[in-house]
Amino acid sequence: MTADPVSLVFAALADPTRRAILARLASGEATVNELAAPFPVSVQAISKHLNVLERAGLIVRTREAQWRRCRLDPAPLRTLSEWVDQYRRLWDDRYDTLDDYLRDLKERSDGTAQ
Amino acid sequence: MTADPVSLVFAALADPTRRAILARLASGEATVNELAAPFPVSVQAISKHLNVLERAGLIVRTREAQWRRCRLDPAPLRTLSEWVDQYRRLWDDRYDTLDDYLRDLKERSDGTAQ
DNA sequence: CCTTCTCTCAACCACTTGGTTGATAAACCG
DNA sequence: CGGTTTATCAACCAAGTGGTTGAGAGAAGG
Repeated sequence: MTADPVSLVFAALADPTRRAILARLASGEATVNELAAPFPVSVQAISKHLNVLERAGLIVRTREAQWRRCRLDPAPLRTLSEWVDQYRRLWDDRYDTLDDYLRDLKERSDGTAQ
Repeated sequence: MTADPVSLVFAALADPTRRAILARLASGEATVNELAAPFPVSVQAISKHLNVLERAGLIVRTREAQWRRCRLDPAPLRTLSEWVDQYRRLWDDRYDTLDDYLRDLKERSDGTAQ
């Protein structure tokens, strides 16, 4: 799956089950069983989905006793937001002039290595 | 690949070649051969990538004579940006209070069916 | 100790993906 | 008309994906 980080994040999000898991985790930590409960698939399938999310850096898993708690890590989403916003001038009406666009680009690039 | 539109867009972006094609198209229309030139793969492979981008709604293709010009359609990127921003409160420091967050949620939801 | 609960590992399966090569269609050009 | 350019279609292949079932490891608890 072309191991570059951005591709990993996009690929991880290209599945409704995984996006639903993230939505659930946005409101707090959860165990694997808790995450699997709403879905009509096996716990093993959910475990695989969690592997994908973990490889993409979107969640972190901590073990306590026999439970593995999952927590959402929004850092990759921030990176993604910045990637998408590269194209913002193509649709957004907030850029009235090229100057506005260039000024904003400069602001965004301050300490933000692509 | 689970035909829902959001998944289609994420999946289309989960490939560095396709993202490079979009970056090229951000600076203007291009034909298939022009798009294929920088890549070490066949023109047919690029044609397949363009099919994926078209199904995701990220490009539109118009035919003139023997050329098919490709143009970027940023609308799905806007949708994506809104999707990602659902999680913005989890990382961004611009939300100082819950009130700020809720007020912003209300603004975003005006005419923005999820 | 034995059972139960939680979770992962391993093997397997159908399907998709990203690439190839070869053939074909369509339009221009001499 | 004959050849060249542009792009797609079709068949194929290796590798990956999302699901299954079955087995097993670790910790809690009667």
